[in-house]
Amino acid sequence: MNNKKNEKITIEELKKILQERDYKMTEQRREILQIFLDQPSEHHLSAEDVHMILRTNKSEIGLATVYRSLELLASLDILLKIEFGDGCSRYELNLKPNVHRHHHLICLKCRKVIEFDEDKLDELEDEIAKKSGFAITNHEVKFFGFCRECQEKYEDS
Amino acid sequence: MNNKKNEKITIEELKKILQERDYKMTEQRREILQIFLDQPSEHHLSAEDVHMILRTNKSEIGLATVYRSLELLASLDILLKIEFGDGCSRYELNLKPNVHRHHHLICLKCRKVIEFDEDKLDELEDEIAKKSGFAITNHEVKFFGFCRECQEKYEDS
DNA sequence: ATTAATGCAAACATTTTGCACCATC
DNA sequence: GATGGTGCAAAATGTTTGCATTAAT
Repeated sequence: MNNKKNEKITIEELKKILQERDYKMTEQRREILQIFLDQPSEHHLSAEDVHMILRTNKSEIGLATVYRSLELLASLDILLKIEFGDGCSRYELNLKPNVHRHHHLICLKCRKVIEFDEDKLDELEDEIAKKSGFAITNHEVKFFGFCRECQEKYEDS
Repeated sequence: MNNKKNEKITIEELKKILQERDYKMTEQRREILQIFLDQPSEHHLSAEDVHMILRTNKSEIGLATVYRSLELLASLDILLKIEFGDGCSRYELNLKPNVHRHHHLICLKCRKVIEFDEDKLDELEDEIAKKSGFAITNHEVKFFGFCRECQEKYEDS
């Protein structure tokens, strides 16, 4: 596979992935996927976010359909489901389905989320797998703190 | 997993922590704290779990009070709030409030959660803090996979 | 034509809140 | 006695589901 760095997957390729598993590429799924393709990758959209974007796009897709689509796309590893502790599940495009490197830096004040790519956990993962007998398939790392802007706000007050 | 008995914090000490911040040590908070003191540290209790344990202890504390207490205790760093993606927040005693080392290994089949103490993330944390300007206060690492038992079940089928 | 997907509303689960009463300091 | 804290029920949230209708293959 010639996987260039930031080459985005196309709707046609996504359609193929769906059909391989006997799912249909519907207009609704197409529109939802297009939203993720159009977003900067560091955006993490909730079902409600997606629904709102659809509405501003004059699209009348039901919220239940949004939930069902997001869950399906996550089960196919097209989207990644993430929890940031803000009360709802969020999703982002899974750009590198074969590599599990996925870090987030979450500001505890303004809830901003920043992504990171570095990964130094393979060694730790191996160690833990050996000790526990687990077959580890993925890991998730979150750093919590206060972003530069919120630190400044604290200093002012 | 090894359940080493660290010197556990006492109710008296917890009372002091509450009073330092002008919170009262009520009978309800005492009972809820006692549950966490009595649990092996690798148990992660939801509000519903705590409420059920109270009921079996013939205690009639309202569920809203349980929620309010857990949130308060987490805000005081007495408890840690964790999300495992099972639809509810879970809490555990924060044994080492000054050290943020907190790993979980989650079985994607049976939802078993195992704890780990090792930490190799300080270096990565420093690096990320420098690059991002964040003041990092904590981090959270989760490994997902299949535990030994569930792997065996897969092999059988 | 078959089968899955959608839309809607209703159900559900978890958590939060308003308010009168009660307990702790 | 003042100030929080509790209990209850009601509401708010986020998500799922049943079912008739619609659309993709």
